[in-house]
Amino acid sequence: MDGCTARVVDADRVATVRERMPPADDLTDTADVFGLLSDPNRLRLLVALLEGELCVCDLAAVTGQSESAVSHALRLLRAHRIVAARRSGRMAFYRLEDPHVRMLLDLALAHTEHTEALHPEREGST
Amino acid sequence: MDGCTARVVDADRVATVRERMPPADDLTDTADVFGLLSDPNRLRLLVALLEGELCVCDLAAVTGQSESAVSHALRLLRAHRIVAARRSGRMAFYRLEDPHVRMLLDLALAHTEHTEALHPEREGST
DNA sequence: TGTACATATGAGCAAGTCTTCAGATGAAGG
DNA sequence: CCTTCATCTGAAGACTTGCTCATATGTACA
Repeated sequence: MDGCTARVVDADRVATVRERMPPADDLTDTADVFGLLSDPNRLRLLVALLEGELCVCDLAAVTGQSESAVSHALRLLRAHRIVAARRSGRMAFYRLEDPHVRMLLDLALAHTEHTEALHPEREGST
Repeated sequence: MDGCTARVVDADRVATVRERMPPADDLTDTADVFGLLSDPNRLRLLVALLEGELCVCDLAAVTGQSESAVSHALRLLRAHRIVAARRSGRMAFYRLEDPHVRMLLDLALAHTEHTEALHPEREGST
């Protein structure tokens, strides 16, 4: 579980920080959740669901994606228990199930609104 | 800016949700931030920096990555102003610069700790 | 000036991701 | 039973990512 890859400057800090580092599983899990939020289309889907449930075709209309793409995305989100489906006849109504993700979305969106003017960085470059 | 891809069930809801949807730029931006947090190694790096600044080689030691990989990752994070470097001689000390990201990390980690036993989902399936 | 060291960078490759297309599933209604 | 409709699924292709290896930059110090 160790393996000092290279030399170290502040060995104590390194040891301390390593101890406090969450277990690998937790980190993987967390990274995974962030990954699910990292696609604009999936994000749009989840934002749409913040207000309440919607069926697949309405989600497609709201987010401007094909129904197939939406279905694929929802399947992924469903597998991670981030959304849940309610079936009514041949339609499927999806809702945001994960309160944790809801918080992350709220926090993130709140900040984006405030940061509008503060993002002069246009990617790339040094 | 429209383009009703398919039929719609609840036209009013669709219209309302569409209006409340944040602008595409904001969503892209937000998805981008989540994307930066979606890699376990980058996440490890940022978690390590929650406690204070560290130099590149110590970050490599803490996170178990090669110094080159760390440098590449830091460059990305730097380009998005999520971390910042302080140079001292030939060493570079990085710190977490973005308070918004810090909040997201805190929130996410707090929840992962509480959810340890609640994640029986092992991906894939269905 | 020349060597040693810490970090930065670029090219290239192996994996992973997202979308589309075609077809499957299963409910509703005649 | 047969058709229609909403959704789901699988496979394939274009694109994106993150790593490693080799090399560049630039500081420190003899």
